[in-house]
Amino acid sequence: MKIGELARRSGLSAHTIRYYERIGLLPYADRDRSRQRDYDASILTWIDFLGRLKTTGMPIREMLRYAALREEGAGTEAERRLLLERHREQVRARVAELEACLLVLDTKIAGYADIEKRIEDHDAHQRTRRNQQAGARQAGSR
Amino acid sequence: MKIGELARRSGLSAHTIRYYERIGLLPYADRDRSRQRDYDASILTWIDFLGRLKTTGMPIREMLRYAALREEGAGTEAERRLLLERHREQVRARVAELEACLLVLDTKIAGYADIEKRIEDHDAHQRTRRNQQAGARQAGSR
DNA sequence: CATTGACTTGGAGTGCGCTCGAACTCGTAG
DNA sequence: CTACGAGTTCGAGCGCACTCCAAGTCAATG
Repeated sequence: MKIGELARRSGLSAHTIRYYERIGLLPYADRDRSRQRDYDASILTWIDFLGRLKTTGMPIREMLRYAALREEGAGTEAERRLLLERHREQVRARVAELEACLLVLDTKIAGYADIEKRIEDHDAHQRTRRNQQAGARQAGSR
Repeated sequence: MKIGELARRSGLSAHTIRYYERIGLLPYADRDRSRQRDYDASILTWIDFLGRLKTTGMPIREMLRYAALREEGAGTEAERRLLLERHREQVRARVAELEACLLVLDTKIAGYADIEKRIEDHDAHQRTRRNQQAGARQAGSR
């Protein structure tokens, strides 16, 4: 698979794939006879996992640490696990934080809904009064 | 309250407070006779809410829109509410996304735990074999 | 009256994560 | 043979959200 296809299938741009290789997030890719990168489908699994780390806010610095341990291979499992466990805690904390903010947002939105309702009620009241006055005029004119 | 105290109480740096005022996130602060900013405690509520928006990933661009509507005052409630409702949806989506990633992390971590357990078992087995061999040698030497 | 420390402004610099452009090389189709 | 499309490298540029610096002002204190 060449870089264009990998780009389409991974959702990253070719630019980004080269950038990730440059900084070491993606392993140096094998080249074909004309020095073009030639990827194995298995890279997609790794890119997908990197995407999870990114989505959950892991900085590239730390992804690099993980990628380096992975390149080192067997014997680094305990450290990789520790890294992920720590990250998981941060993600959990982030979720809790977002949920707290959601409550604040709910309250704020409810506040605006109240204001809008009061304005509607006020307008309806105004209309009622005008109608009553119009009715009174009609009644008087009879 | 001067900028230093506000910085301490809000958790923002004085630099950031000035920056926020410059870009319009914070209203232009009244100055005392020596042109120093003099804040009312009520600004803390606003800064706190801005913090919530920031924490939930709202870009400054959009906070500025909200801040501008707020400055405009009455009559902009419906639009402010809409803005917050849309943002709330994005935050909810983000929480869902993070939770999906947490499941992936859990799986990955469990995978490493398995590998480590297998290694331990293997080591324990090795030790047992060595002990058995040692026992056999002892028995044979009798 | 000199020093200190907290403030002022305008503008430059930083770190992150890409993103893009220029100039070039290939392999294939017409 | 040439034109194309997709790839290559290297380095510059960008958007975001700060963060910091230099040079100056001011009020209070020793």
